[in-house]
Amino acid sequence: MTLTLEDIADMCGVSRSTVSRVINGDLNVSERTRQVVLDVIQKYNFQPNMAARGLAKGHTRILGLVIPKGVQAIFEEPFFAMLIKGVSTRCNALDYSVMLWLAEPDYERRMITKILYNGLVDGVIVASMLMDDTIIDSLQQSKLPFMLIGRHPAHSELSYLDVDNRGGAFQAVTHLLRSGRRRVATITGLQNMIAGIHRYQGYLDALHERDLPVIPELVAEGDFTDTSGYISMQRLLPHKPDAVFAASDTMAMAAMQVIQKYGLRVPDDIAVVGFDDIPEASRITPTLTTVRQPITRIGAVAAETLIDIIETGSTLPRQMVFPAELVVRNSCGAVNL
Amino acid sequence: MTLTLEDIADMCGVSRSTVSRVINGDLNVSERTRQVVLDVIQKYNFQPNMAARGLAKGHTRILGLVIPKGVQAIFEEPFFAMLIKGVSTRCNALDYSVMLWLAEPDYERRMITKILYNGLVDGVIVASMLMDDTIIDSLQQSKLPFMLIGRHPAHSELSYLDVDNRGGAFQAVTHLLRSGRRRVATITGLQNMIAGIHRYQGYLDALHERDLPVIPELVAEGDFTDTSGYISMQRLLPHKPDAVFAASDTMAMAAMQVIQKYGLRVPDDIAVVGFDDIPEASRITPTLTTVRQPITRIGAVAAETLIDIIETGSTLPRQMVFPAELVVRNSCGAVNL
DNA sequence: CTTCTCCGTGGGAGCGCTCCCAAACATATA
DNA sequence: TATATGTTTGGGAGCGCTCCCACGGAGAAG
Repeated sequence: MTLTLEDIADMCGVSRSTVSRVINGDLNVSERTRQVVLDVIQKYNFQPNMAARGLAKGHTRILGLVIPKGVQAIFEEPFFAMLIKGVSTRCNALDYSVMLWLAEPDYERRMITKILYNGLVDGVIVASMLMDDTIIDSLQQSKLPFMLIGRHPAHSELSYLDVDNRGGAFQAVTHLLRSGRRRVATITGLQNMIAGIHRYQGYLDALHERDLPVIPELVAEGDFTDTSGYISMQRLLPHKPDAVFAASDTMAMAAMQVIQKYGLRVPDDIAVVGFDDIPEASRITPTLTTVRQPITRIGAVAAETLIDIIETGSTLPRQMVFPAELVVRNSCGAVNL
Repeated sequence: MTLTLEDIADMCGVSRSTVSRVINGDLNVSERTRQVVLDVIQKYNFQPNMAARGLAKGHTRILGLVIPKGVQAIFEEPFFAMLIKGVSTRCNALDYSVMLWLAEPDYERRMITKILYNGLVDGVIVASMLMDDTIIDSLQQSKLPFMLIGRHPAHSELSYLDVDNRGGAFQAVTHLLRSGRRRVATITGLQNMIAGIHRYQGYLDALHERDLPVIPELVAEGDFTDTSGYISMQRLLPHKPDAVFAASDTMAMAAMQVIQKYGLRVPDDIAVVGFDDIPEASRITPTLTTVRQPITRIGAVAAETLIDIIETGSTLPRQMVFPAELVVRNSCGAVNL
């Protein structure tokens, strides 16, 4: 049987209230008593029961992290691992625990309800980038504090953290343009994900800034995956691009394969730039120029901001956009610019 | 304010006991009453408070998943993402939730104590492959049910799930040998991780089976990472291997880079085989022959077995070893064998 | 018509904690 | 000495649920 507060109290010859006080750092305890209690707690490795505490206090110091499974494709990439790492590390540092839910699309609605109303978590971080996500609605109805990773297009009044996908793409394409490329193609990401949309807009921005026309044949719609990178690049090739900006490294790498298969060289014939900076980007030949996002940091800030919202009870939305950084390597053919 | 059992009871004109009964599927409720209660629950989206239930029942239907941060290097690889996915999916299907802890090395001890004694979780899955892990000891002292991913060398009486690393490595090296390679080198993994040790033993097994000598110059100790793959391969090259078995795909890919940098060809001059089957293994050129482990499945089985242990209260250890599968691609130069 | 079951239901007790009020004691002030 | 003030401590109530015992009524058996 595991010990209770009362057991410890008996051993110390004090009341459970006093033990509770020393555990919770209440100042109104004499130094002598505190020491006695602390020793016994130490000795028996006592930990107060979380369920009981949660019930009595009305909060649990647990954060929910919800990752929609719909975005399965991304699961192979380090995105979620890094996000989880960021959230978890910061939570632990602030003495919170994290509850993880990979929301299955079909059960999603039922599951979300369960999460939101059973009082298990004090707040939720939702890593959803889908446009049509119903989670948001449920979230708003419940009064649980929550934080979105990736802004939601229709709800600018919510708290979110996001990467400047548009700015990152803009930088990438601008870099290509400044190094003299004139027929810059793009392989876009899914256009029902904010990230996909924004990266495409960054591409457009860069062209517009230099008054260059958007050539429809040089735009191929992908979905972030390997396969779509292959197909898109094959579709692009006949239109003689001299550079390609892909909305994910995975697609960029697939594109490079296609280019090389057709006897062309990267970057000499066609420059390639990706997005994400996955680990292999720096390992392949030629190394891939890409746009890096501070995902772990975003996870950490999400956790810390949500905890602040919970503890201060503040209701005004927190919004932050993190800069994306262009990492210039060899695949763009313009290291020093 | 969120609703309580009693509120629902009032609305239905019954007692809280009756509401509790219908929620918990007790048979002793008349069909009429059940319907009334069910309707009200539905209407208000009522969910019983988990903390209260946990306190009253003595268990929480929450599983802990502990991943030591010490094995940071692996975090870039899909291993943990897939493990998490497997665990999470199966847990959710069985109506359990999962609590995730990335155990920081320094706080590890304190944190583990907290997890084990605060009654938050009904059991723990520990993804630890380190030899000298103190977690195991703490785990045994507490009486919490737990499950290890990766067997522990010193504690064969515990419950664990593991991949047949040794057999997988054996298959890989044997394949190389059967295709006529005679100077098969290896880049090992960390020798304080079970997986690293077993994969190296598999290499030795394959040589022994054919009465081939172990040539010390053809064995380089790596640590699973990119960098160590580079260094090791450079060290190996002067000793003229005609094949390399690397204990991770990441190292295998680094080795291929080195080989190519020195003007040699894969697989013609040197065949390469990796371990893990990370996504990029099938994307690089030449595609990488490697050993695949069913990680997601292992996560799922771990969850389901642990839940069974919890619910049956059974105390005898459950142990399972999953086969690793050789995936033959181009880097070994022997697709059809 | 009475007695015995059995089914459906209500309510008390208790899970282990926190919070609050009051008691007990010590110290300072009139 | 009497009163006010402050510090330390104890114990009751309550968080929202489950579990168990007991009670009333319907039907079966005597």
